[in-house]
Amino acid sequence: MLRDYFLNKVETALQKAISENKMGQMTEYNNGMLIVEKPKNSDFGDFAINVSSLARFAKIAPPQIANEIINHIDKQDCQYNAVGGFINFKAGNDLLINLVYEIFNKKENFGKGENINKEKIILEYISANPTGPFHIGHGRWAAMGSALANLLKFYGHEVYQEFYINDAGSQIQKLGNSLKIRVRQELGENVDFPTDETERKNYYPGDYLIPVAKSFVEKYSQILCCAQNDSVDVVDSIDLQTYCDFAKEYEQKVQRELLDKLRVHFDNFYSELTLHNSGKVSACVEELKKSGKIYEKEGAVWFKSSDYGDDQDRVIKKADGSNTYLTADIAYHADKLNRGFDRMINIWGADHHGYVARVKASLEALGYDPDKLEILLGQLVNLVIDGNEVRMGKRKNMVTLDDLVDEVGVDATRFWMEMRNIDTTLDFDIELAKKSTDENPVFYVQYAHARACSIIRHATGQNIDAKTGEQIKGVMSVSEFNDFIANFDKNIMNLTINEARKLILKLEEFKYLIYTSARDRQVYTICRYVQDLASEFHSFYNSTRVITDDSELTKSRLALVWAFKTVLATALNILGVSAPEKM
RNA sequence: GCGCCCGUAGCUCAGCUGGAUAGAGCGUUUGGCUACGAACCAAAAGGUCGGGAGUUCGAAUCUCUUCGGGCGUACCA
Repeated sequence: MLRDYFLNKVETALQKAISENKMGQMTEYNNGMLIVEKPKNSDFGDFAINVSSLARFAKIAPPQIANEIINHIDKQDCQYNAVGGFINFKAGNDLLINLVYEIFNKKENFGKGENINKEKIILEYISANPTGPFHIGHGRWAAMGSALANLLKFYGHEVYQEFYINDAGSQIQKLGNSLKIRVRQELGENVDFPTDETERKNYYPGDYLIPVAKSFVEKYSQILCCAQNDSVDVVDSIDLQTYCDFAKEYEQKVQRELLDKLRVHFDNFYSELTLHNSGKVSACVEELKKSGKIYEKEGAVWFKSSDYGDDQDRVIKKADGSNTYLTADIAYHADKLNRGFDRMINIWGADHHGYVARVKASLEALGYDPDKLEILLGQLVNLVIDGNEVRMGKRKNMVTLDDLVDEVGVDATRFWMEMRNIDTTLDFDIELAKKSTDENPVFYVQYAHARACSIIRHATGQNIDAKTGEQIKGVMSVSEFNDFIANFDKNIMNLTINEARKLILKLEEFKYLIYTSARDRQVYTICRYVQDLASEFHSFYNSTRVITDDSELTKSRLALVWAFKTVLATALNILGVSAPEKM
């Protein structure tokens, strides 16, 4: 990376200056003391290092340190200058040309991590109850999670994506009972959900179970056919479990179809129920007992999680003998490690933050390293309609994720869900996301890609003149262009390097972006990058004509256009947003 | 009460391992299409970085405190 190149130059020079006793009282330099940054003002240079931090070791004024270091740098064709305590660096043309060459060599692999410490990661996200359609909040985890998986894979890790299905527990009974009411309605009975607030909480009164009921009645028509006249209640003649299973299966199918549409692909859907049935949960409780951190109180079994930093102890087994949700979760996380993963990354909504301490505590008690579990807590999503926030909790105002995708499309949904730091509450403005104008960053970025493709089409004679309807004559054939890309000669870049500096530097930044984003588990940074990159391209396009009468000059600029669209497409691919050739 | 997240331009947000005049997009204003996509570009205006105190040569960034907003604080999942 260019910043490493620069840092290395400065560090080498500094070592040299120290060995020549030019650094005052400073006798040694340790890596990490200097940090490369981007100058606030790009007129200063491409990168900068602030050497002020060395002043307290050297007992020399920062400007003097900077000057001394510069004197010892092997500058080659790059520019170095000192302003105050800053050493500013401007890359020389050869470096930039080599960078373009690197993109041509690596193509869609440009930016991948090199010599990385590869980890086998299990990434768990969404993990919704199979009791209803996804709401908008789930969309944030879906988009972010899959983009993070793409990012970590691209960087070089091995990533296994898993969805934990909460298909055990009381909410499933709730679901079955709710379906039963919908089935009765379907059969013409005059029944409805309780109106009493507390009783109503035992049901899912949303409309979404109506089609499920229709489908259920169809499937069990033989049993349900004579509902009206029979004294025996046919609805009750089918056991609750059948209703539960039917609704559960149905909702899972609905969820998975939407995930496909959103380009979210899991390697595995892990059922909580199978975890219980396999005996892993009870085995885990036994294992916990061995830690000595288990005790009984008021008829329940407690885990002394407060010994590991949790604010209070937690119930593992209720007085009625059943396990809590936490117990299954402990077993689940232990199981992940037993399956051989080096690292577990979970994306959880901020409403689950209280869970972090107890799950980590349990891992520690079981003898695992709790640091292997990384939990990314995401703040929730607010829907904005006509400038007003719509609270997500209220059922009547619930907008499902499916509705949203239909409304704004997959690309816009994904991009808007990914573009904000996970720590901030996301305001999702439907009207804005729908707009196909410059208010919408998705289109801005995609437009740049389409434009670049169009230029290449134009150059290779594939565009049609809108007025005459005839094919526009290109400057080279498609096969000549492909040949040019395949056998790229970097020397040609000399012709256009001066106009392209900023664009090339932005392309170079992609490597560092991938490195930092993967390290910090962030994807919003990629959204920002893609906008910056598109902006540099548009700017380049407006100031520099690509297709000219000079065929060599044209080629050198076309090479840059190709490099740009390749890197942009790679970045969009990580985000799971399409890179259209036309729009 | 306690815990976590947030408070930066009219709006939505970057910047937070302390460092050069606090940045971007949108919105507003002004310019730019008889050549490759104007869904674009160039430029301008716009800020007590919620308030206060502290640490430091230097604080949007670290510490404390205070005020706002969100979330959580179950033998529910």
